[in-house]
Amino acid sequence: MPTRDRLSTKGQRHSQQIIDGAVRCLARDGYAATSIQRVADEAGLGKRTVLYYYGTREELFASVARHLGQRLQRQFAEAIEGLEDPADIIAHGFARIWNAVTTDRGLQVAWLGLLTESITNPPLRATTAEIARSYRAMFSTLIDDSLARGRVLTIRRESLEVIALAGLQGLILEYLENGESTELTAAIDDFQSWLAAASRPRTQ
Amino acid sequence: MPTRDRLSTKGQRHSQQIIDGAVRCLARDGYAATSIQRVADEAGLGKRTVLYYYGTREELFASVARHLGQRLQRQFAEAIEGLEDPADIIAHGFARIWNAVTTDRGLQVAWLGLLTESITNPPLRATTAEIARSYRAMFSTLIDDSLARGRVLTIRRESLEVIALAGLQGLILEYLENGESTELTAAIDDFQSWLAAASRPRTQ
Amino acid sequence: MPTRDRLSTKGQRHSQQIIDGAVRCLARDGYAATSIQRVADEAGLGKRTVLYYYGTREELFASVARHLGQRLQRQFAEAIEGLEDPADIIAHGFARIWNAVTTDRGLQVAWLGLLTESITNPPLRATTAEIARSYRAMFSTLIDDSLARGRVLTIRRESLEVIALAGLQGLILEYLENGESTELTAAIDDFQSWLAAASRPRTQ
Amino acid sequence: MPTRDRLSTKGQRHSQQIIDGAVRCLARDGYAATSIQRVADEAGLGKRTVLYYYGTREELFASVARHLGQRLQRQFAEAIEGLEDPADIIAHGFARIWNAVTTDRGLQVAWLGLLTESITNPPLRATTAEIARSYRAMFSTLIDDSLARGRVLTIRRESLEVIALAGLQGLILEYLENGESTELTAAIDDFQSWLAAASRPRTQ
DNA sequence: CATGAATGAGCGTTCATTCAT
DNA sequence: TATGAATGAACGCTCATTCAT
Repeated sequence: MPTRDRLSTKGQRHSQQIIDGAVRCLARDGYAATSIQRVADEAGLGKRTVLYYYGTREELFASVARHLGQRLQRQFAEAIEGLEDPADIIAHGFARIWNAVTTDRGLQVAWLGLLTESITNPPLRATTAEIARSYRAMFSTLIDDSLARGRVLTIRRESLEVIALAGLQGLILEYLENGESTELTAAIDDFQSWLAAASRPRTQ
Repeated sequence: MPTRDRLSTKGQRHSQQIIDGAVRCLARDGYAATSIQRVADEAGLGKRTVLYYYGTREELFASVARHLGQRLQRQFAEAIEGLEDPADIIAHGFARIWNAVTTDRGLQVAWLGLLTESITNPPLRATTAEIARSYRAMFSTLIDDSLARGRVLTIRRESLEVIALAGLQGLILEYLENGESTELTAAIDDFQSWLAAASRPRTQ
Repeated sequence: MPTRDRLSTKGQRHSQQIIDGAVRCLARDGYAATSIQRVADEAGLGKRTVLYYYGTREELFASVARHLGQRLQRQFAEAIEGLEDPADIIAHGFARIWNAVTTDRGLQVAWLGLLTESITNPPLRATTAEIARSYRAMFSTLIDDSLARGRVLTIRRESLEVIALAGLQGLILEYLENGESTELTAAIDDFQSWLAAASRPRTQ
Repeated sequence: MPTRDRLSTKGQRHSQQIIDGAVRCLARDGYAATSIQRVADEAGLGKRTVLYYYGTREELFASVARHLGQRLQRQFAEAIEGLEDPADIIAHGFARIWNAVTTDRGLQVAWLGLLTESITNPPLRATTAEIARSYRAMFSTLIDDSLARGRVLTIRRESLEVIALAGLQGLILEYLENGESTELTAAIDDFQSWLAAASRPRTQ
């Protein structure tokens, strides 16, 4: 297997095509139906070439998970970028993140596919766990920022982190199942409000 | 394929063994790795026998989904049984449901496997969607009860339904990924409190 | 297996439905794709019922062959019925038989399917051979009639029988492959003429 | 699937072994009983290897049909090779072709199996139709030669082509069913004579 | 007389992977 | 470095058939 640090220009292009093809397959067909052959077809390459770059099916999916994690995290970071005022973060952070979620449904489908698989697939779990931690870290940083800028929490900090993340996941699941609906939009709005109410400005 | 309405005693036992075997496989191996052969092995029957009762892999999973849906629903119903006082429902309903969730992790893993697969698998989606509706109905009934017994909502009703369900799903996902933790327990507690705060007694 | 000599009214209807269904399957799908299941579906009966009446797949096809043989033979007999004058038999016999052939293409397809299969399938061969003999007998009787009414053959009798039969089969094959065409019609016409020229009235 | 244009030496040998095995199976067992497994066994290779070279059962049979068509055509071409004098062609052409037919009965059985199957199997039909056209072209060329060398037809040209081909097929069918017999030999002889009488030298 | 219950064997196909260059 | 050649194992499914009533 190539080191992937030192790849020729063509090598870089190929390995990227493969990851993109795999994400499209996961989004369209789900984890179970995403075979190396289909990924190869989707990427316009030979099956053997896919294996050349990623060694085994397992390693391929681990790479896809890492890639997807980074991509989603970057998306989220961009979503909340520019929100400096803690009141803004509080008032709009979650809604902005939600906005990022709905810009590319396929990415969420692919990610959920890998996440669900990872529950019964320990090697993959190692990779997704790492990514999940970084998500949590994102929320944690947001809270740190708020605290640093003079707000105080009205509920336990750990609960806030867990609920914010679980709420996001649960709402994404609802979104993936039933699509966008007025109810869902209302729910996002009210959930955002509830998160906002979890902290208040420090009274002198 | 047998009608399954009129089955001999042995037939009923066999078809039940198969469903149970399939649930165990889904819980242990995940959807992708749950083949008819493995289900048959787990049930202690021949592969051909599984097909005899359920026709195709797809129909088998649809049956498993239906079975699982009923089982979980019954579990939830038992969990909140006996809660008559709206204040009790409000104060303990979610926590009791959560209790039911954690009594059999395998059931949740199997269900999530089917639910995730159904996103990219329209025929299966038809079945899971029906079940998801019945879950929602359960929460809806709970809210109706509260309203009938003199409470008023402080947030939009649809939002409450969606958030309660999404929150539950999200927390289950967190539970399946990372297991029980003090943080999670705390989060359940605080989420229950928030749901409780979503209604208040009517002030004459 | 039922004796089939003594069948209840329903039994007679069923066994007939099965034969008809099998002929339709053979005509539509060919021998290889005609399974007991498909025959049963086509007949609107259970697979088990088909086996009840005919015991095995092999016996079913033997029965179908016998039925088909009789049906085709009757068709041919009707086609040449009323031709009493040897000159008429000679001048129109083959053309009339051809007419019968093209009234139901499906019957010919089914028959060719069984005939071809019988070449590599000895048990079935026994049945088709018997039928083929009766075909030959039909031509033979026609020739006998002509001779009895005062005509003499210009080629060897056995050759005439063989060529007439082989010509019919070959032209049917051509018909099944390419359908009716002006060329084929012309060929039938000219072949009929040649057969007519194979005998002449006895002089003085 | 390999392109089969550029195959290694071993690849060429393998793909040939497979075709030969398939022809033997068709000749011995018929189309319906010729499974990939049996072809593989007959060729002394693994089932998977057969699929590697030909992709699907259908493509395998299409390849076999093409191969068989070429082989039979070559055989016929060799049979009539050296017949330059139109009188010779006329007097011996059909008999020589018949000679070629009887040198390898298996080839004829295999071909009839595919031909019959193709009637109810459109994809295969495409292939066999093409081959049938080339057979017809062979007869057509023979007639052209005769005409060019100063003979005139006594029956319609299209009829001649159709009858010659249909007669050949019908006689082959008779041969495959009942084997060689004195009657059949006589019939060939007389049919040859009739074909010869279908043309005569141009009278100045 | 007629049919549900049940099954072992085999089907064509796809799987991830190794070999060889 | 990159890819054709090749394969054993397993897939979901259909086959004809027997058991039992």
